[in-house]
Amino acid sequence: MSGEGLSIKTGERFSDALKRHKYKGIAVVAKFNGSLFDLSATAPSEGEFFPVELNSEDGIRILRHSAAHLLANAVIDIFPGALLNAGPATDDGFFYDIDMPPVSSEQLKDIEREMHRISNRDVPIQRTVMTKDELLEKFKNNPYKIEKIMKYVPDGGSSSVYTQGNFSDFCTGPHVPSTGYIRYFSLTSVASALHKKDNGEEKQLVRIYGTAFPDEESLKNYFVMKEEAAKRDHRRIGSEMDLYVFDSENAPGFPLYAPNGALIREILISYMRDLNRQNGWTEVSTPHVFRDTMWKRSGHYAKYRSDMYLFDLAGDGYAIKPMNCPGHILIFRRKIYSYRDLPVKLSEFGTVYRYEKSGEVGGLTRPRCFTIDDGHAFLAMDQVRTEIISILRMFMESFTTLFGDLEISYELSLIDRENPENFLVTYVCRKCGARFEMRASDSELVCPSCGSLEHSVDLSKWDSASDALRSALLHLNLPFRETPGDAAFYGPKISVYLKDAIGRKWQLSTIQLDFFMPSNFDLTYIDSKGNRSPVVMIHRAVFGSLERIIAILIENYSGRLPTWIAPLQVVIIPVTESYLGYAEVLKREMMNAGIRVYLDSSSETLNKKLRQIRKFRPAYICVVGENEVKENTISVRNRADNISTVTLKGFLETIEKEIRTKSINQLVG
RNA sequence: GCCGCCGUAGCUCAGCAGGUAGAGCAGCUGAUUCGUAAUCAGCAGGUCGGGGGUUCAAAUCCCUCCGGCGGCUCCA
Repeated sequence: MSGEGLSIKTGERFSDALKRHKYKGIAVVAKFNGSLFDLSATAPSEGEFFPVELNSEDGIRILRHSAAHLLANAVIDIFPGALLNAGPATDDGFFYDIDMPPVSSEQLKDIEREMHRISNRDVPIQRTVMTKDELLEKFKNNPYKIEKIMKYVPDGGSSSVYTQGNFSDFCTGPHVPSTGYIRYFSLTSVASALHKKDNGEEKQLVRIYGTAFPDEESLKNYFVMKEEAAKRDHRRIGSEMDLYVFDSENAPGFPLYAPNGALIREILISYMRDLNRQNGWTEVSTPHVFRDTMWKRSGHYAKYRSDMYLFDLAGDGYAIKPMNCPGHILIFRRKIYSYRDLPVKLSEFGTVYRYEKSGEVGGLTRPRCFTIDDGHAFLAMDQVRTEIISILRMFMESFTTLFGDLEISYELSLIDRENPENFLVTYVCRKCGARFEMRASDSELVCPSCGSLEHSVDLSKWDSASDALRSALLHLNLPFRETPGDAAFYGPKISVYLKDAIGRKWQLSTIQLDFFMPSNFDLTYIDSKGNRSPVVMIHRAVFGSLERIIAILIENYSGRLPTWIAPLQVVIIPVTESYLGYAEVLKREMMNAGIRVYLDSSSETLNKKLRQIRKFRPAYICVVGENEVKENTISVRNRADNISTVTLKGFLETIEKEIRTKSINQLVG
């Protein structure tokens, strides 16, 4: 949409109005009174409309949606029996879910060829309005469309069908005027997707992904960007920097940290340990294995048994821990706490093991074992808000330190008040007034004291907890959106998202409120009136897992980590071996200053030594030769490849400051 | 677990209408002593992911298992 509105008369076609105004751009649809209309549509009243350009946000979405139709058209041409489900535009392209036999990559090329053929013929795309009955008749052979028509079109109402040549689809549109508008597209992959029918049944469909752009240049750029993202892949960079290995034969899904990677973990742990201490978190240590009795009580056994590493020994069942919280609970309940002692805040860098299914494991973002910077606060409900504020501050501080000014956003996940049966809520018996907590979806709601089936729901606990979380976010003025129904079954939660240097969104840590575990383990404290009161638990992780935060760091910085985190802070390269003596003096001085330094004493050429060290992404490379020896200086090259000449003293002072302040920027160069 | 693609030297990859393996980088040895991304030469390195089958003959074709990648589902 550009410039000023164009006038249109009642009943005039938008395309005709464009001609009348001698419109020069490439419009795909028209915006009239805030709604989008096909260009072939007529204006319902007199007024002004704005042409929506192909090359605009709305335009690209419409283009991609039309490309999804083009895809469906091509599939039906080649596989007449295929049943279409849904084909929306996505953030970077489109897909269509289709009930058909599996598609090979060869067939994908055939489909793409057919799409180009239809595009070249420039087939007009036409909208037809049909009544619900007509729609049901037209799509009677496609149960997926029938399902949608029944769901979205009211009885006696009508909706639209879009037709291009031999192909029609039930769709509200709008669409580009003809298939010729869709020229720069590509099918990118085939996947399977599950379709949940209304009766709960699941059906596996073929999902074909593609993307489309207004011009060839943008399409090319898209693939260049994809390659850029692939170059940042932490698996690739991590192996170049010698951080970790994945031995898929002997340890599938279990990352093994080499010295450089272990160093990064060490640095992050020590940073978080300080932050924990400053915020009143004490550190505990719990074992990796517990008797299965505990997992049965915690509820993990029932729900996650198939994802746990279990074993039997001498007739007893054991499980390797998939979570740290039960261990912390056992520590908490070793004694009786007074309200004066709360909150009790236990933290641990706890490594957990979860058997992720074969198709789910991958890199550091989804390993089968990972270390959480875990923490559990045990407190009274009226302390929740203050504690959440403190934890949110820890988030902000740590992410600013690690990533600088990247955009962080928050999500508040709440109970679905209309459908509380999937959540752990308090019920009040209408007969005897007894209160009991349970999840209605797990079993029948029977009052445990009188056996009555009459009860009412009490959401006050959920409400005060949700209010505390919301109020903490508001207090800190943090941007957040609320998602009712997304809460964990045992309590509401806050999730944190980070947008990285190339615009990708990562989910980081979560803060979860938990009413379930405290009641399962009967955790109480003595309140000011001397009564036993139930404890509320907060589960929190700031980094989430070390694995994940390391992956994000590497992908965000493309491996060129801030100096305080870089495993290799300085590499010294003598121009030739004759300057090794001077280089060794420098190395010793730097080592004494606590800097992680490596001296390349090989007899290779300077160029070769530079080339070889590059993949390790050192923070600084110091080259020394005749000039430096003579002047008693160092030639320093930083991560951005800027070269400057400094004295050893000046270099040490600056880099020490850079490391001490955990600067994400380099101060030399 | 499901769909698609893939698995050849430490790494990146070639070889695949079937005739029991090849390159570059890395490694080692030697020469070169060099000013900010490719100095030269030589050497060594692989039961072609595992198992089974077809065949006179399998890295190549078929089956199966194990892994990896992209999605789906899941992610306490």
